Amino acid sequence: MPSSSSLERLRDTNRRAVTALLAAEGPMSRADLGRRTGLSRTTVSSLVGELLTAGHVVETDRGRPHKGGSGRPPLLVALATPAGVVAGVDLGHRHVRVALADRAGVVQHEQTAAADVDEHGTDALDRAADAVRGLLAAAGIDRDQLQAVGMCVPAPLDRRSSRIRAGILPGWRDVSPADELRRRLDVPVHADNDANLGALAELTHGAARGCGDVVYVKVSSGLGAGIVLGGRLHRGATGIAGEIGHVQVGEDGQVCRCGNRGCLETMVAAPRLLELLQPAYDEPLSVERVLELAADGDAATARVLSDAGRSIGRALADLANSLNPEAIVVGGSLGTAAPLVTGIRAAVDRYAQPDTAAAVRVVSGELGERAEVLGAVSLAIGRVAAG
Amino acid sequence: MPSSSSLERLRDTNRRAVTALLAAEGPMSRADLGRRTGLSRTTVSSLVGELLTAGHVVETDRGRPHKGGSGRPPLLVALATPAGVVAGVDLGHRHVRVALADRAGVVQHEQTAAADVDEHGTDALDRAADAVRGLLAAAGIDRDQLQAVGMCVPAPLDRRSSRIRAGILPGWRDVSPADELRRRLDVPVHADNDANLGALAELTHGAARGCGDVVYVKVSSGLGAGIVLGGRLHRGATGIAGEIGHVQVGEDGQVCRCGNRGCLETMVAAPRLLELLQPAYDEPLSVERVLELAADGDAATARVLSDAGRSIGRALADLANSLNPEAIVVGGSLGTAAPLVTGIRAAVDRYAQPDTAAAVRVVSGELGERAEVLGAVSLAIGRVAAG
DNA sequence: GGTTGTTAGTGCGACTTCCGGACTAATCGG
DNA sequence: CCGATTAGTCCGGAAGTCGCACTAACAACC
Repeated sequence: MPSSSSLERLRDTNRRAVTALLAAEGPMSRADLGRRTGLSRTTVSSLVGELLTAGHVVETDRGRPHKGGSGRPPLLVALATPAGVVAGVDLGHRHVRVALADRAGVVQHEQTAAADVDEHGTDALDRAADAVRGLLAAAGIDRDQLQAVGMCVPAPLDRRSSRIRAGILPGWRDVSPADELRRRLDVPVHADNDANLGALAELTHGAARGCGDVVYVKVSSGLGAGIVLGGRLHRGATGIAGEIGHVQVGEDGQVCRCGNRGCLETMVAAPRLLELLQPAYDEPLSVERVLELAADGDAATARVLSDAGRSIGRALADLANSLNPEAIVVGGSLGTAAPLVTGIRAAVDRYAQPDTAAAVRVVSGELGERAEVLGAVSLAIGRVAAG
Repeated sequence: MPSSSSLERLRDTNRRAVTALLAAEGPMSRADLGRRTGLSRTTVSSLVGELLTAGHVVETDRGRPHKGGSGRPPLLVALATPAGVVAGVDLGHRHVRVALADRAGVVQHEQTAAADVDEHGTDALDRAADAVRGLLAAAGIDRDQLQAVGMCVPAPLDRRSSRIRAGILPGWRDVSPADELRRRLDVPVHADNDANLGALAELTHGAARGCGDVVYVKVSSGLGAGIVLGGRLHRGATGIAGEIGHVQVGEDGQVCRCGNRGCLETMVAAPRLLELLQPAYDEPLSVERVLELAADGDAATARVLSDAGRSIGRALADLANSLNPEAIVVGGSLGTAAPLVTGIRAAVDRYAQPDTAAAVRVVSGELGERAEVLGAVSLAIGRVAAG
């Protein structure tokens, strides 16, 4: 009895090819599977038979009677929605958002709560764990159906230690958020930062669908970028790529939480913009109110957002010159503000090489404040699928 | 008779595994090949047999009698150096350098000639074709032994049209250098720009061996970067990634050949540095002389080079923040100037995030002015190997 | 309604590939 | 000179794939 046969590996490869194709393109007939994989109908039939008895695929009713005109209608075979669910957890600076999704990535339940995430790391993780358990209970899903959790943290993670870099979030020093949450929920937990997961979400579900090289920039209480190259997230040698917020744009600017002075983030992130606008208004401003004002065409708001966009766009122009991306997707709470995006576009056109500027789309993200939690779900699904 | 069987592909895969292992680790016994690939000795024997009759591998004499102590001595099998040669062509702004290498990448013959490449594109290509033919003749190698040519051009190439972007090199408007040289030599010609090929050379033979994420910056008459991510050159959506020289560092600086003002390139590339230094010296300065002065510890030279390094380093710090690379390799004619590299290191430490700065090595390239032509050779070999 | 044409899915025999075990080859130590 | 050890080869069996032939299910057309 051959043990680790290469032939078995071949069979396995072909099985994977079939399931991958079904995952990528949805239900399909055996004949189509054969054509697209290059395998013979016989082989596909045999593979599908195995997958069928193993319960990995199901035969849906014969879709449409035929394709071209005549002929026997195919029996469509579809990927069986795997049992179990995954959770996405988005730890923002001031909120905890949790989503429950089936393994096809369709979000079934979602919930947001306010929390002081920055200050009390372990408290926030307690809340997140409670929220996941609560959502499971509310949905009537047994706890052991939970297969994996993806988590979004508002700070860069070291690739090796998976810890948050000391210093940037005081309440998180030397904490590994993934390990902590894993301890609380007893399932695999995978963590990444907000910009990376926002990029992942826009790449799989949003404005960057189908793109290969994309820069996602998140503009909210901080400023960060998620960089997608060749269709995959670029995390860098130690996992801290994308720190676009700490480009220094003035020698003697405000002191930043990173320790430097004059970081871009101190000049364009939400707190600074509110600070700039507040004196001109009687009412207390919030990010939501600013977005309303911008939508109504308020001149001061437009000016401030546009200026911020230009500053960000200048940094993105340099990055675009280096990376030559297809698209820049603007996310975060301010990502939908038109003057901001217009400002970025203008600065990219002004400062990037003409050919580079011409090649790059600049668009708002399509997923809004749900981007991070959807990215966390995608992360969890990706890791479950990878085994 | 089965035609395009998956089994044949499996066989092929295993064949490749064997040759790849031999390429990576040198001569080896069949038994070792089996252990390292996970295939059985029987299968390896059969594969080696095929490769032997096909001439892709050779049996070297039995290396050392045995390994541990006793036992039959193995027959070492080694990759046969494939027949044929490849050429690398480096078109610089003022020179044409040509190298001939065997298919293992060992350069056998090399030659440099002065030429006004910028002004007369087709003339330079004529010269390059002549040089390749001349080298072949001098080495007594038949013309049809030439399998492919890699070419380095001193300007970005559009990925689709493979043409040089109009404007930056006046004598090259709408010319596809690869097509032109292919016409002259009647072999496949692959072209890329100088920074990309320098990066490729340092990656395969030089200071960046074994690295995954590297930024190679070329400092000579211009300023450009070759970006390696995940061990592969990143060319961007339209193939013009790496344009680090046209980061704008001053609103009202000199007018640049790209049409903007204040590009980094106008402030740190060789012509500007010579211009800055010349007034302080009686002799006419050249890049070579400046390197001598720097090596001798001349204060003014060190200052100018160090300042240039700081300017470049500042731009690289921003890029490093975004990409989090393992290494920055400084190449080009000025890449070996110690004050320049020190200046870059200082600016990276100053302007990049501390963790990013700590993760990145900043080193001179090891290949000097031969980097581009070696990269061109690597490009040619890579394309021949890929079929 | 029957016939023809087209496409889908499934057995069957043949071919390819791989593996394990048996066998031969070559060398070392005693 | 003989066991011990490792390398390489030969052979039979198992796994996997393919082409071909055959049945199944439909449409279109007479």
